Amino acid sequence: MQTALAAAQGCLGFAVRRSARAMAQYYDAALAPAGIKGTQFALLNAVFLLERPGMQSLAEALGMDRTTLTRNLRPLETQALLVLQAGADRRERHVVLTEAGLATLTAAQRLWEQAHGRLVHGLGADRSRRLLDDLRDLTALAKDV
Amino acid sequence: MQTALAAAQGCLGFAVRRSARAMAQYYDAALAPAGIKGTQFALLNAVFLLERPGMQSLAEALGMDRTTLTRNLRPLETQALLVLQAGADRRERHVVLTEAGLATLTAAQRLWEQAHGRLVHGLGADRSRRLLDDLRDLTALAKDV
DNA sequence: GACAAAAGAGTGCATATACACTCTTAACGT
DNA sequence: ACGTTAAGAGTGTATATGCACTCTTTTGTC
Repeated sequence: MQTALAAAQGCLGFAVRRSARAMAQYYDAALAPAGIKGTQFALLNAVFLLERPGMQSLAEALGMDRTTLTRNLRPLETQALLVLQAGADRRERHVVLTEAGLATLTAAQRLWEQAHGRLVHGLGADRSRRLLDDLRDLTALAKDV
Repeated sequence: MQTALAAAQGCLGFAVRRSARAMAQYYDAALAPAGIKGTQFALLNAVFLLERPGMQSLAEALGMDRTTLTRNLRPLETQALLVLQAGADRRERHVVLTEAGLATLTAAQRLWEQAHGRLVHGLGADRSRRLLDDLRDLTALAKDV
């Protein structure tokens, strides 16, 4: 199998990124009935859990660049799933879910659970947990060095 | 730590993608002296190993969409690190490294080894191998279902 | 209180990603 | 040989990603 190319050399970066492409397609397909993509689901979910977060803290929670977040919010704003509100400090912008956003999130959560379940079932619960741990440490390592 | 948000729910897709962002930044920085990015290194490396591959087989080897590959080749073509040649079958396009491309690849390989070594050292050799295995299976799972 | 420094956030540019669609050329069936 | 089908690859559009730079507002210093 040619797919083993760079993976044959054991490049963690390549392996993770290739897997990320597969994950994106997998979750995008699973969440399509809700009208959002995988990254957008993670975004809505974070906004819901953090309750009116600022851009900076939201970006950090998601582990993505602040400027990437700004642009990723755009299509969700267009769909009216969330709105940006100015804070008391007028430099700040807070992200708030709309009712439509909450409804979409709720629908997406059910779809996510099914999709997630299939992966965990296929990989095994222990191995899934272990993989999450390994990825967390790898990510931390890459940011340290 | 807020970073645990969606990861707290153990979403494999989110964890892999967040890790991919970190890997991209890590390897991009490490390879900067060679003038290329992480994805471009993987691409050059694959072209080198496959020897004059067609678009289809190269895309499959890298686990990325055929149309993504077309565009990812563009900046490397501009830098004259590779060229596209028509095949005997004139529908086909073969990718070939230039001398400059080979030189860049060689330089990048040394930088990659150092960067890779730091990650493997930090994570441990056994755990690194295990992580690669887990990612391979996860990727296969996502493509199956 | 005025001015410099710092914090919060957006833009310009470039790459990465892939689906739907189109174009060109080869293979095939009669 | 001709027309249909299939194969190989590129484009249009949209999202994802982040660095360098800029803009606005607040904080801090005197």
